[in-house]
Amino acid sequence: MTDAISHNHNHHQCVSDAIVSAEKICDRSGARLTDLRRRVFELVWSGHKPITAYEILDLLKAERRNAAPPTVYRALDFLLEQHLIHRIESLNAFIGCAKPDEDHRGGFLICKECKGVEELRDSRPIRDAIKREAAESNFLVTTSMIEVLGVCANCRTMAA
Amino acid sequence: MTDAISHNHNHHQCVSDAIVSAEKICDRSGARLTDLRRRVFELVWSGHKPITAYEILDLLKAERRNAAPPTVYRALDFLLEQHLIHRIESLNAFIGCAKPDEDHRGGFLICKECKGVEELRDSRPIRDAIKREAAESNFLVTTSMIEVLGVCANCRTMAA
DNA sequence: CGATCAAGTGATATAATGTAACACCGAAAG
DNA sequence: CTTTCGGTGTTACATTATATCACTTGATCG
Repeated sequence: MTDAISHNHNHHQCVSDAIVSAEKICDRSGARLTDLRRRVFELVWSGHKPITAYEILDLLKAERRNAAPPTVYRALDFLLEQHLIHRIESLNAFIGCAKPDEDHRGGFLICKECKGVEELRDSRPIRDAIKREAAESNFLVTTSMIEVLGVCANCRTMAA
Repeated sequence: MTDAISHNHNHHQCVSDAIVSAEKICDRSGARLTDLRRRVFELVWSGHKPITAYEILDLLKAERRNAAPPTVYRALDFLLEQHLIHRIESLNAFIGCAKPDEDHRGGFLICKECKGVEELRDSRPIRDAIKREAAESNFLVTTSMIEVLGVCANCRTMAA
């Protein structure tokens, strides 16, 4: 348990839940969650911090000598398509999707102290506000990226 | 007039307005808008499309043989600090700030057809929604990035 | 069965984006 | 005048991401 968020839950359980959930989703859609893809998925889930493609690559190399950038990026692309992970644009990093069933692109709370990232529980009010503002410009919304930088609950407590 | 947005306004005027405004801001804050910085600012404003650092570099090289990546990035960093330009995270690109006086970080409407970017007229309702959602997690917001992908008014009209 | 076809992966190279570090210069402050 | 500091020049490098072609394997279909 090295990061703040991990104190509060059984991470091992949390990861295996994620894998079970991912398997269900791939079964349903006919997508192939191969060994490689599953392993990359696990590595993304190894913490609640975002992880970069090259960090994943380093971890993967310990197991597969021949891992290379495309190895990782292809797996990440697959996982993104299946909505099993998210990409955090402002960090060039990836994080497991907390609720792959729901159809929305999440919003993220990025803590600048501990570098942890939480997914917004409900981004619909924000998305609705975005739709309204976009409508003012007669702009048709496809997807929105919401990344919020600040200080998480844990780090605020620490500071106080 | 090559891009959709340019049809609707006098771009030359629009750029020179931006420069005048930038000069005022730098005067007031004591920041030095040097030749180089001003030139990079103009290049960012050369279109209403976002422009990447290396596109700026290529343009700059035509005028200054010795321009190098740091030349551009340093100028961009300065302009960002002065809130004279914005960085679009999802594009790794930069765009002139339409209202540098106001104290907020904007939200952006990115058209996937024409690649143009509009700044949201008023992002406060969205920011307020974000603050409310963040508060649910006891998260203290510093800044939020809002980047919306979709189809702009012009391109919707074209399509119809 | 055997041909073939597509998805997945291996392997190499390279492109695109961004930063570190040190040298130099010139204007402002003492 | 000289010291100092912000801005720039210059080189090298780090990080992030993609293109391309070869190979394998399991699915599909005549």
